[in-house]
Amino acid sequence: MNIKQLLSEKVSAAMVLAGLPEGTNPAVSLSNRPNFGDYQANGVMGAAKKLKTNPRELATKVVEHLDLEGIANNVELAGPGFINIHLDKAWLAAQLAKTANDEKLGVTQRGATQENKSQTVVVDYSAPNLAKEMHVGHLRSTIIGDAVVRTLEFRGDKVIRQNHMGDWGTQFGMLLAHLSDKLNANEVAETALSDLENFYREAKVRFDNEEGFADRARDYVVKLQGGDKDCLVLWKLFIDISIAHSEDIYQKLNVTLTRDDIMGESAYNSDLPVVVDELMTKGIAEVSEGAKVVFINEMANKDGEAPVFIIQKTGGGYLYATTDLSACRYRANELKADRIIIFTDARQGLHFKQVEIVARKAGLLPEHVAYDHCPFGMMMGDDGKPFKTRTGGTIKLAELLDEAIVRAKAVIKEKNPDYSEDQLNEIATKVGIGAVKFADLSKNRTSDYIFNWKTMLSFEGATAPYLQYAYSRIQSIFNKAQIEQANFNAEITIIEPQEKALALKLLQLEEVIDAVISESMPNLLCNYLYELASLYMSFYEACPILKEGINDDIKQSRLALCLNISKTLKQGLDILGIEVMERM
RNA sequence: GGGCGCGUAGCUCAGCUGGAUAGAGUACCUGGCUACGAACCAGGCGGUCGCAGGUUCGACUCCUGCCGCGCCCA
Repeated sequence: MNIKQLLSEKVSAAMVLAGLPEGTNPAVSLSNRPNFGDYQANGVMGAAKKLKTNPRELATKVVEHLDLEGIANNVELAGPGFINIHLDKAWLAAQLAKTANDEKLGVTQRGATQENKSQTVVVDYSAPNLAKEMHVGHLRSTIIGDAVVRTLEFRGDKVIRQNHMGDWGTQFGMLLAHLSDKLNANEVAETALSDLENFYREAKVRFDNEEGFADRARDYVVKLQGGDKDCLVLWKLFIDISIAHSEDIYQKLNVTLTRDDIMGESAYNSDLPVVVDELMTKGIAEVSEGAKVVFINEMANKDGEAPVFIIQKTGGGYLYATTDLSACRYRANELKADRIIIFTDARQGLHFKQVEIVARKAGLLPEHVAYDHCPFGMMMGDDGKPFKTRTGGTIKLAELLDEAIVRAKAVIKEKNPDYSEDQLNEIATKVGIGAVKFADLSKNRTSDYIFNWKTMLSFEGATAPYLQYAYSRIQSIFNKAQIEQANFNAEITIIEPQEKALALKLLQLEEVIDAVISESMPNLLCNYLYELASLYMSFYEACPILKEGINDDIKQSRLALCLNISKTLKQGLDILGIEVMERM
């Protein structure tokens, strides 16, 4: 069900009948004011400008031809040519009834029809550096990516997750040398690597200060790249333990990534020389100062100087650029992607722009495959300055999540002193993790954002607990009424304005889902769910359900509305990777 | 120096292909629990949308030039 789409079609048809050319944009959007109706069509004014006619007269003609019989109970012309559409309550109720028993809540599935094909979408997200522990800077990519993945799957697309982990590179020489020494001193690998941050710091200190250690580290790099067996065993050990750290985080974060989704940088190693050869053969790359490079003429400046894109260094080493080119081909050819989405921070914008240009030119990425680099801003400290990843001050993701749970537990305990320790822990986990995720997911800005414990872990206002609370309240009502939700069904009659607002909001889920997919912006879903919950809270105050003296038909109708809201909240939050609970 | 992004209420942020009186949360103030759960609700306060031009019936939105901040490339 997509009301906006339906109305757009209706208005378009009326525009054609009124003499406007096919394809004129009806510009249907939500009305921003109740007395302007539920939706408004603003396309007439733009069309009138092009035709140099009177917009008001043209709008009158369009309204005459506009057939919204049964859908709208009032269509009015306002201002210079706005068409305000007031939807009919009975029609809204009828649409809701259709979605009542649909597990997809009335959201039409891609792939269901010929013209509505499902896509294969490769989503590259999270991608932590395995040399270190995940820190707060990894939060955005991980949870935004996961939310988009779940949205795509909900809509019926085929998603292939790709965790492009940083499991290769020169820093591993230093780490392996250090690990080797620890093992020789009879330390157990798991113990030695229990704190990766510490381990990295130790190795770095030795690298900078200890006589001969840097040379050994470089030696390890050479051996590793040369495929030395003992060295690879050591590397594998390190990687495995580091991945386990990430898995803990994913589980705690309720993120769907698993080991099977890992396609680290190292996976492309054998293909890198092939890619370079191919670019050389095709004449796209050339040798410049000993390195193999691509001059990107498409991005040349005013003086005709093209940026240099290095794919192989003078010494023969490869770079991120080479790996990312190889990944393009793998995803397009092997994974058969229709669309590739990459979630990284905004600093890599230029890099991915260049990768795309080169990959397209080299035929590694066919035209029909969409390549979307979706950037987001950096995490800043309270002082507005960026977090420094190397010089300390970094907050480990694991610590942030634990802190969130501890804080949530304190709040829950205060409000519900009777919960057992187990109940407390379970609820605190859902509330705390949900709060952290929602605080981040609800922000759209691609610019930097300020990290603040207080706002991140706030449980009041537009937060995850608010949505979870709304859900729990509904469960509470059904429990009190002793009604099984699974088999409950009743006719919805819309009477109060709060009920109409809720019905309308519920029917807009598909519009929101589609917007999340096309823009890769889960914050749109966050806004939607908050608005839904907020409308529910108002409804809750204004429209009693179980109180004495409530007519039974009205009671049943309101319960049916509650059930619909409950399902939508649960499903919507699930897409965001946030859990709900019966009681909180 | 070149490129990208950002400047909206005290603070954190929304604002959809240009639309009608720029919206939330928070903070602050006023009301509401012997009540279907007050992690809530109702209301109030708070804005020259960085500045200046331009495009037009209409600009937070598009264009140009400045100012400030951040990042990337050299």
